[in-house]
Amino acid sequence: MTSTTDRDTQAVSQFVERFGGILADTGVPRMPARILAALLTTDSGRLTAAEIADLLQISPAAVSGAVRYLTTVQIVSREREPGSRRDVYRMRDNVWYEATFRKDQMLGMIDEVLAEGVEALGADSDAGARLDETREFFRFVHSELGSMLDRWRAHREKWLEEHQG
Amino acid sequence: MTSTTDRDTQAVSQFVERFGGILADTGVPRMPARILAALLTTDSGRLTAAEIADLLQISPAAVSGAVRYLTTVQIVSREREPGSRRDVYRMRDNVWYEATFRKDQMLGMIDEVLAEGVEALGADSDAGARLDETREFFRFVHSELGSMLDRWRAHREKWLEEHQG
DNA sequence: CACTTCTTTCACAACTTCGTGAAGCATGTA
DNA sequence: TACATGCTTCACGAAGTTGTGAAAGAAGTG
Repeated sequence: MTSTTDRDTQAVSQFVERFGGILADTGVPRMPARILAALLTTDSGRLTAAEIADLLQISPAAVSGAVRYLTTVQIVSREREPGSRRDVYRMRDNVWYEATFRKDQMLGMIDEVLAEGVEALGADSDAGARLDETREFFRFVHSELGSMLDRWRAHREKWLEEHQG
Repeated sequence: MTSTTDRDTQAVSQFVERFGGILADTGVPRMPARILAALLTTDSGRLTAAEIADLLQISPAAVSGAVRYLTTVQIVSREREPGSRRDVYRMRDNVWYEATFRKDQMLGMIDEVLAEGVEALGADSDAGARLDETREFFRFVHSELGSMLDRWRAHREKWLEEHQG
């Protein structure tokens, strides 16, 4: 496969910054977003802390904080090369699917709070009814996300076949 | 329907703050989130600027800024009572569905940037292939969102029947 | 054309967030 | 045990947001 030296470093860096920026706009903290984008551009999906610091021109401290975030939300896993003291960070497979579909917690909270709201307003009031419908909507979204993951897997299989073979 | 005075004001206020907080956590700016939550708790879905200021204990300036945001993103519309000088803000119907599904712009940007990334890395590299699959994923999500809206409409009809009649 | 009422604009202060440098800590090597 | 390497913690300063009060603006009324 293409080696690093073949790449248009400038263009890759530009991609990292642009895509990182978009991710940041969607709510991912800046540094983690940039690191994620950088990992995406590696063939192996792996990068050492030092490489990250160098690529993004950030301090070791910033790397430390950001990878902590990424590992906490399980987007990145930490590895250690045997015989080395360096940590290597690997982008976990299927980050996108998981990040997209793993909204359960948030949706659960929404459901809870909306239930309280219906209670407080009375299910027989207009406002209570609106809240109840809102609640049903989020429940619907929740259920859809589950089946969507299955559909994506199927779609992916097909796409890979058409695309590669 | 239930009048305002029947309500447990405390409980309603608590709901407003909780739900507003959740919305804020998902990226909606604080004040707009709280206002939206407050509008949800009204039977009419309408509130004057003064009522908002009073309910949420914020300055008229804050109301002004927040409703500007909400009207810009088309979650709220401004009305004027004939014979009054007060602006009334109405929550538009179907806010959730629209807010949830109207991600087209963002997904378009992602698609663009990922295409650049594939270009920069070379489609034949591992990294390029990963990016390409990522791109396909977001395209898939985009198409799903469209059909999901239809499914929601159908689901809603059914739910309303079972629920009310 | 003053007056009243409501909304908007603007400069500022409070608050948060973020990344850094420096120091500390853990772990491996001689 | 001393030393080297690399990660983490922490206090600080920079930067960006956010909401406020004050003043200006807009629009109806007498």
